[in-house]
Amino acid sequence: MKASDKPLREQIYHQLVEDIILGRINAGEKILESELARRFKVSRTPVREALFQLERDGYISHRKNIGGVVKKITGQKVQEIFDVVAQLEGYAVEKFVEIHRPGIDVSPLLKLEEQMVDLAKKKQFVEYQRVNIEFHRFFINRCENETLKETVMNLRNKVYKLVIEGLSLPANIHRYLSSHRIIIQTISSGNALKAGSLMRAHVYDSGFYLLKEIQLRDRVKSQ
Amino acid sequence: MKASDKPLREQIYHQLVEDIILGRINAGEKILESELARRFKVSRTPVREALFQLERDGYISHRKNIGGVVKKITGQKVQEIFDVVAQLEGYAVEKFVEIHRPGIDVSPLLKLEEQMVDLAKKKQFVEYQRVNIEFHRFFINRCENETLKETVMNLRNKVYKLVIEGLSLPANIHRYLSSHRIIIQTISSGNALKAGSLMRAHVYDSGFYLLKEIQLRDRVKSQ
DNA sequence: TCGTAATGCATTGTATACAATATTGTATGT
DNA sequence: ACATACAATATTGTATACAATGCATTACGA
Repeated sequence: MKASDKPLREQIYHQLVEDIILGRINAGEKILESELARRFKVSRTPVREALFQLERDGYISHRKNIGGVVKKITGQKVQEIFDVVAQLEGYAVEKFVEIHRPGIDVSPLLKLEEQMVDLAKKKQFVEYQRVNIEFHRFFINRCENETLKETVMNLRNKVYKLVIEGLSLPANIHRYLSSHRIIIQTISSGNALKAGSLMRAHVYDSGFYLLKEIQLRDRVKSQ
Repeated sequence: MKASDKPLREQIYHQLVEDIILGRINAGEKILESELARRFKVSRTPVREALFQLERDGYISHRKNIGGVVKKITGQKVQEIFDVVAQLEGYAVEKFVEIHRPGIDVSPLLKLEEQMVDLAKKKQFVEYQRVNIEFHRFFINRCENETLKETVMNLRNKVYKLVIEGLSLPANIHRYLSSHRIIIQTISSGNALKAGSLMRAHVYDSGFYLLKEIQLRDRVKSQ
């Protein structure tokens, strides 16, 4: 954890964000400064500084003289996030089409779609989701609004683990694939508003079914 | 700066955020840990911790062994923020109408509108903007999406000072007031989608003219 | 005079020491 | 057995000391 010009707190911050987003540190797990300091072989100071940023990001909460925990995301929160992301990704598609038409080259999108169809057939859901996320990032990366991009990324990171688990995929994957196809077609036709609406509906839809699956799983688990 | 159960870093953080948002600390101004430590009569430790959060929020940037500066917001950034806020406030209005209809009580909105008309007449632009911000907060506070609320508030805070200065008001205030009236009417009629669209257009519009005035002012100043 | 190296200073980065406090366990009285 | 007070412990909060480093200034040589 030495041998870099970046401050330790940044290295630790990025490591911890990754650990939490990918679920290597589970929600509800306790977080102690001294423990992390031992793990990273540094003093508590840079660890604390990293933890405060995680708290500001909403990944952990922590109380005086007690310690911190990785926040567990609630169903309510998942719904809220997908609602907001749906609006913003819809808008991103709208802007993307407006900026790049006429003659939008949708071949990169078709390529991603092809991969997803393939992975869906093979039931490789984790890999499918990775490509799916790439599909969604395509627009926020190309709508020329860095603020929008950051906002969406921060929100999506909070549900990243849930999405990758792909709970809602088996039952809905064909509908998702069909949505993608129609979105690509509409983009290709240059109809910005319609493409945006379709993306809004698609993201909202996927959030809705993910939430249903989470609630189902949690109900089963608590029995 | 003592005599509170909250940690010093939080008190300092909130104080500094306020100072920056309200423009008591100006963009471009240098920020030194030791200087702030003296000002707050504490050690550098809690000051540093507050500063890192400000950096994560995008209010300051800071480089090793040199110090930090309050970030100057660019025209590009202003545009990006208003684009995103327009989408989200539009959506908030949509949700608000859906949640509360039929029989939405728009009397609080009418009251705010009345105040704005009055303040516009008296050319009390700062006070006008305070009420205007209250008008806009009305919806994000009542659309039952805390994530959306936080997202919008964080973005709006970054342009707060510019908005309060009300640069674009004299030339556009009557159009703004008229937009408000129409939005309230549409909300009252229960047409969620239309009300949302109107709000999107209104926020976008106000951002557009604010940006124009900023660019005008900056061009004059640099001559 | 000009360019370059050396040196000092200002500032942040990190470690450590100590203070404050919430929780937990323990003892004590009834 | 139970409640309450007290003590021990674990943990974060804050201050301080020291290290590392970028920048400016100065000294020096050609």
